[in-house]
Amino acid sequence: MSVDLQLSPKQKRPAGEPCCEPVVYPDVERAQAERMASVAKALGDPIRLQLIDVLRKHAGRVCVCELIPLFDVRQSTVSHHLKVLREAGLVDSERRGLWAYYYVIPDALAEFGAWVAGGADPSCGC
Amino acid sequence: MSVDLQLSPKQKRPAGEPCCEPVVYPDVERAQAERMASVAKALGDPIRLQLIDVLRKHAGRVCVCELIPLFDVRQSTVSHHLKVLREAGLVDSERRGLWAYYYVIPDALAEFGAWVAGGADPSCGC
DNA sequence: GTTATAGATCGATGTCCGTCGATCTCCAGC
DNA sequence: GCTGGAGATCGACGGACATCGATCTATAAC
Repeated sequence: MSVDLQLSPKQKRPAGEPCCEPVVYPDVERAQAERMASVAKALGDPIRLQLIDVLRKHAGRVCVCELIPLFDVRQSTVSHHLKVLREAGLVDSERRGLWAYYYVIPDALAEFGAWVAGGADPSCGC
Repeated sequence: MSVDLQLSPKQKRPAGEPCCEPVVYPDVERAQAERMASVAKALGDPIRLQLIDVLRKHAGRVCVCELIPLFDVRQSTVSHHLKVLREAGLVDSERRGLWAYYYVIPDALAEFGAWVAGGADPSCGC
């Protein structure tokens, strides 16, 4: 695309001044950015991403014993990843006898998903 | 929700057999999971997430000198984060004279965004 | 009580990541 | 040529992370 560079700094300017005015700024507040970044970080591991993928495909709960053989890591590693997802607020678990069942928390990805899908701001005249 | 647990392991089973059949599996292939996880990892830092947010709000290119004062880190750190985003395939840059301009690569978030927005699979009878 | 099993937790280890200051490269102006 | 600035790169440092084996807890069956 060959859009004009409204955001170009001035090529000529007095020495000592910043190269340009701060005309851009993040729309997302710092707290919101940290919240969404923590969600993204939780999804930033292939095993955790696939765990979420499996759990989302099942409205019911999934037994941990089903999840472990899906990956080439030890049980303690899967348990660790599930804990990370739980602490990120993406999943929760329930115990029934010997077994533990995990499920995704509805709308836990809502804010982050809306931001990712947001794309370019059509109201921005740039 | 109180959906039945079709995925429960058998409570009675012969010793030595696995607790349950592998009836669940990730829909996303490993390569796709690693691809999307690398995108998520790139977004897993508040500064990088806000960088993407700023760049997406502007269809044109944004001068690096505008991005640096937005954050409380040094220039080299911002440059490092921009490099991470570039290597993740989310942004690209163009040099004009002394200044460098960054812009988001269109549809770079498409696959990941579609997965995040996908939610529960309605075709799954669980 | 004893034994066996599911799963969480702990401790150690090696690797990766975020940040910094310093340096390097490239370009513009003189 | 020389000088100065924008931004990329490098090396170092500290903290975080992924993985493992071992252990612990809780339940179920005997």
